[in-house]
Amino acid sequence: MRSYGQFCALARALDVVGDRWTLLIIRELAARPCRFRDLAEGLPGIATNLLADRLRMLTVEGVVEHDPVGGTYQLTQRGRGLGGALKALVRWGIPLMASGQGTDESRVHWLSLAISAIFEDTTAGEPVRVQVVTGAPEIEIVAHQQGTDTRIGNVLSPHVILSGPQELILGALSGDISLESAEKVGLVITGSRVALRRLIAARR
Amino acid sequence: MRSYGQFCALARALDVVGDRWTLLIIRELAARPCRFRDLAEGLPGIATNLLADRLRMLTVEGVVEHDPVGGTYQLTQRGRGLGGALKALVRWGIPLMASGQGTDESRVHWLSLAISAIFEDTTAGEPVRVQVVTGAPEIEIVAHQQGTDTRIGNVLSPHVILSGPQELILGALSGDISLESAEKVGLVITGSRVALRRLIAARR
DNA sequence: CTGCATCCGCTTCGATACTG
DNA sequence: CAGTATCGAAGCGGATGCAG
Repeated sequence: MRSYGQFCALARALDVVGDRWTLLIIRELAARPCRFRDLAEGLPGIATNLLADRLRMLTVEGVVEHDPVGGTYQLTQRGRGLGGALKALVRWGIPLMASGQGTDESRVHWLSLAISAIFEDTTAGEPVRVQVVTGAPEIEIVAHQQGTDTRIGNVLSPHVILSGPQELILGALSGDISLESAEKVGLVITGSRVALRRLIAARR
Repeated sequence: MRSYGQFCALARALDVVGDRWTLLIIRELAARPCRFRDLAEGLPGIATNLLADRLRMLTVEGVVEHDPVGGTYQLTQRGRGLGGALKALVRWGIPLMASGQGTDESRVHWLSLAISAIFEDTTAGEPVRVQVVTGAPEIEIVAHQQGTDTRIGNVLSPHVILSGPQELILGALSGDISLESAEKVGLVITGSRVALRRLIAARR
């Protein structure tokens, strides 16, 4: 991409990460170190030459580094600094999921990212453990006094299990739709609704 | 831009605001309502057809609305929701300003945006008033107990006046370079260094 | 088989000229 | 002033090739 030629922090940031696909590559690497094929798998639709180009540019810019031993790419410290911008964009994008999946591709770790953005900085005096089921693998949400952890895996003895279409799970967790209306159109809640409501109410 | 075809909040957000120029248009509108030529003036290098295309798309997406009376474009509520993502990207981009302006274009309100991102959520028990001078118009920073206001204008009786190259002002205010080294290469500090240090230390 | 590079048709961008 | 029209250049997407 050509530089915008503007002496502006936003324009300079976009000179580095504003290209098509670039922030999605960073999304993948924010979840875990990846090999080239992991990235290609997590970025359905990208041309492999473009992926190689972007990785080269991000490496030059100090956002990504390549580990020659494991053959993986990972974010540098500077790259991890994009986490806040990533989360903010994810939060803004969540309402855009409400229209449903359609023919779009789907990955569990994308859903996990969205949930973790919803519950960023959320604390709960009484711990809440939630299991989210949308096909394997599953996602666990654990809210406690220090914060909320969202990860792929099976939580031990969850207070509540959510299953159903992703847009309903996200809509309910983000507070955009009520539990009642979500359940009417396909959300299944198993276990303690009280715990679930506490989690949703604690969100900030 | 083609959709990424991914059922992911980030990808859906980028389907809307990930095109080239789009976030820069939102940057302009975040500062003030703009007429078409204001936007063109604040987006040096954009082709007018592209600007028209983007405004149309952003209007359809509910991010921007056109006021037929004043002939201005402005952000909708939904568009203002991008403020957090914008600020996060600006913060990340500030170190990229350190290399200096070169042949890039410059606008005072871009600098003001960067400064406001630096002092987002910064509070000061004892108020601090700072004037930034990099050619007219000037920027005022006022930190107080409730937060910090950054705007274009002249502050009344500032505790300290900063002038010099933008990258030094930003480097000093963001804490990336010390006041001493900034002064050695061209930053001019007039007034109370103590007040300035208090402001910089209060930054979060 | 992984990790790219090359090629090519197509879309988007950039610059400028033009119009209501 | 506020865009639209046009056209060459650059970037993207998809298929394929090929080296380690």
